[in-house]
Amino acid sequence: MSQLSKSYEPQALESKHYATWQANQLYTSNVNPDKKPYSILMPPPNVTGILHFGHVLNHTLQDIYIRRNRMTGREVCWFPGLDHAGIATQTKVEQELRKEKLTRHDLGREQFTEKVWDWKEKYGGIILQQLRTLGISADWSRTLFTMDEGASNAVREVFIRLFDEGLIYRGKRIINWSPLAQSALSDEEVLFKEVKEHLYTLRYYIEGTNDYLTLSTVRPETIFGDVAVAVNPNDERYTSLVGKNVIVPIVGRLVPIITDDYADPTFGTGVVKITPAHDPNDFEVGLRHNLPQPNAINPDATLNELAGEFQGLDRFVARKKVVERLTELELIEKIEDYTHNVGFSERGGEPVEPYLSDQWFVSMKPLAEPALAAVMNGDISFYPNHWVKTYEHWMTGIRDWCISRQLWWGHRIPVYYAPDGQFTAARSEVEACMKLGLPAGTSLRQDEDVLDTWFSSWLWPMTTMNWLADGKTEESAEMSYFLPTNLLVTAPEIIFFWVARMIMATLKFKGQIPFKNVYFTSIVRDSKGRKMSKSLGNSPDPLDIIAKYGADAVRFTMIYLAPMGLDIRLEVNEKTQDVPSIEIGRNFANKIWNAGRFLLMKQEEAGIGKAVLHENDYSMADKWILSRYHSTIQAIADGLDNYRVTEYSKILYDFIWRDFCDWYVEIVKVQFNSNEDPAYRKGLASFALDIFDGILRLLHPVMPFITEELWLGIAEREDYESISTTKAPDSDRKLIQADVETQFAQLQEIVEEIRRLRSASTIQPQEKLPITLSTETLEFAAFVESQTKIIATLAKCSNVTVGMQLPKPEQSSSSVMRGVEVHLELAGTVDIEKERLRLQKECERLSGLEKSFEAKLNNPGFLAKAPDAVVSAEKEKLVGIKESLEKVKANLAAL
RNA sequence: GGGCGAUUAGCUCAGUUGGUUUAGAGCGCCUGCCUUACAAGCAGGAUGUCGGGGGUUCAAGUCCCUCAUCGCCCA
Repeated sequence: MSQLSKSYEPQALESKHYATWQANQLYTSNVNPDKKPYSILMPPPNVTGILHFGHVLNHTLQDIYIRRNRMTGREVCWFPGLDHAGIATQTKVEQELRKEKLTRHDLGREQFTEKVWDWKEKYGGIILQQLRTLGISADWSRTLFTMDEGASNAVREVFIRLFDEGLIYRGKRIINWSPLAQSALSDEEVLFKEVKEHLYTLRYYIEGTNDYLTLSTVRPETIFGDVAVAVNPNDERYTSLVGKNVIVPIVGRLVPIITDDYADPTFGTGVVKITPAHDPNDFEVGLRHNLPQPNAINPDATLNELAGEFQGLDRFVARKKVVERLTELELIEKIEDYTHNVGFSERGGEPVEPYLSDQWFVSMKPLAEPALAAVMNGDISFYPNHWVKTYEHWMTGIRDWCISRQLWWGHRIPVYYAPDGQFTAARSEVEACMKLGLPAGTSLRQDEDVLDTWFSSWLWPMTTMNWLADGKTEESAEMSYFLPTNLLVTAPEIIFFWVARMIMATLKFKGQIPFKNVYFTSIVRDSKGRKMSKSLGNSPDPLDIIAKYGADAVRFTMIYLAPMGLDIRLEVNEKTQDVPSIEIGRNFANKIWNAGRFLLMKQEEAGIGKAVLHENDYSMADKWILSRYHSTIQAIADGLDNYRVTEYSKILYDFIWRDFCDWYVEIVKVQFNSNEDPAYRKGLASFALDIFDGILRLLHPVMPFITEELWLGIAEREDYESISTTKAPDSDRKLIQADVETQFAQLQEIVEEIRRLRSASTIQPQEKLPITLSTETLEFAAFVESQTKIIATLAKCSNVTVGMQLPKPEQSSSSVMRGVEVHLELAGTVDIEKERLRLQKECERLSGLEKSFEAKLNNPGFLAKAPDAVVSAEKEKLVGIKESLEKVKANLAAL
């Protein structure tokens, strides 16, 4: 430690300490009944994921709470893991295959799945490696992958239970179909975007007449699936036509005119075509009227044989061609510009196709009710709280969850079909036969589809704790100890996908909430407010930024800049792919580094070895820094308890930089130089280092590396010791002394006022000048007298004269403060005009204040209604202002 | 269309239940300093009709209403 480099160089020390923490297994946790548990579930990143700034923020927040609670003596466990990310991962591997001109069908299911596993072993989980550079203290020994055997057993078991209970069912519905993935998607995987398209008004001739109805549609290519046209039952314009048939254009098919409330008389002509297989609303209409459901579109979104000559065309190409043909046939009344919302696949980005197919669903209502209650009654708290409303809104309008995916990568649906079409969910073919009452050995077919990825991640609070890992064990030691977990930190984007469903599942299967608090993080944007993304080129690689500034600097800056509940803006230099604001954290780290160096130098100067500074020897400044230190400890605890994490970082930043470094360390120099006693010097160095030690422990949760390095360096430590397993300092309220803080503030004001006077008179920094301090009272004079060494050093005075009501020295620049006048003696160099102007300005300021206070105190309403304490405080202020004004006027006159 | 949030210095943001000598910090800007821990630093300075309007109150950046702009979520 003695050879600390002059400036902070994070690179080597960060990797060194992380390796040590890992080697010493500091962050593995055990069920320990002697300690209170504290746990966090890490949102499992996708196997395909790579580190971005959202992860940096999210994991830093989690690590802060994990490290902080570890330092308050709790048994802490941070459960990490990885998500298999069905569609995303399968797509990645299919892309690889495409390079060899192969599709997954060329390989077959088994071989393809093996390929995905290979890929996962090779590239998957890179992000977990990357997260280590951030310094996070997860219990890596517990890393769980959602496709691991234990987790898969739980998924299968849960499916079977819900199936047996009737909460999982199979149904033919309109679902969101991704033509790219050729799979169903859940409602949550669809993003709506406004799109400019056209509204086509078409003519449908009425059977046997030359009359026609006109109706509007944005999707003329779906006419091949038309089975009716509907009008509103109250729409008198069409009453006479109801029951007649119209001729579907091009197709020539006859379809009936029906009445249904779904038809909106105010939209277009009030007539709407009904295409049950291609629109969720039409589907409902079709059910009400017992209409057929012809499907005109293939899984890849080309038109099928129903489209006749248009068969095989992509839906958007087909639209153009159909419109051309309709134009030729003079069946288009008009084409208007039309802006509306279209759903896009969250993954592939292509427009989703409403598609009629057989899928598996979870009945959500019975699960949602208790899950909603847990949040509404406060068992689970959200930070920021306003997300409760969003949660409530979704939960009360909840719709069934489509969980089947037409993919190969994922948990295969444990449903078996008998040759006669019966089916059941079971652990094996044998069991399925039993459940279906079929003779053993009957050949069954397992459902081809897999489950939505979120069907495994909603069990995360339980599977991470080995629930049903063998398919049987209901209660694990971990579960009874760590559940409910204490905190979940996640992006608000997945509140429905994941947070809500975890609450449902854990309540359903364990009768417990999964976590007590949920912290929704900010979204990281660039300085123009755009979400950071690779494709925009506005998202530098956090690993590069960490390499440049250090993980501590990145962590600190992100926390310092991220307001709770609001987006965080990071300035990005797109050319250099730099994030210059990380300098905030880097400069702060450098400051701490150098404060540490300085204190060590002082300790060496005083002589190695610990000594105690006796309380009787505490200076006012010593008491002050102790007081500030203990209020800081308190404020930090309050901030963290209320999830005001930015506040935590700002309190430390200000305390360390302003109070400790700018003032206290400067005063330590004065105290050190003015007392030769070796025992005192040793004691003072120890005293300052003790506070610094506490500062490091307070800071450790957000800056783990530099605090470890300095903490190991400032005292003799054993090999196995780490700051991360020490206790955080506790606040001692007795040491928080308001009167000392007030006194110190007065000292600061005097020093600053002298500096201001010097600066106003453009005095060279190295030039020392005599000062006269004239106080109002003897008591205050005595106090100032006791601090003259500090004043002289910090404000560069050659001599400090203190006394009660001293006359203003000749040739001086003066300033009136509360309780004291400051005269900077300028010996012939005083610029009378400048001084007069300055004092006149001060006169004006004080007169203005005087007026406003007088107005306030002359207001009968104020006197009658404001609390007495406020009135008397304002009266005192006015007296002070008047006094100051008199003195400034006198100084002006004396010029 | 419904809901949520934001609007304070050139930029990024603090401002906890209404009342600190008439709004704070960091960055940027200006002036002066390589003062033996730190130039990734130190000292000093300038900069604001707290988005507009209305209201409640003795007192509003803070509470209420309304409008505007921006963002997010849901349909």
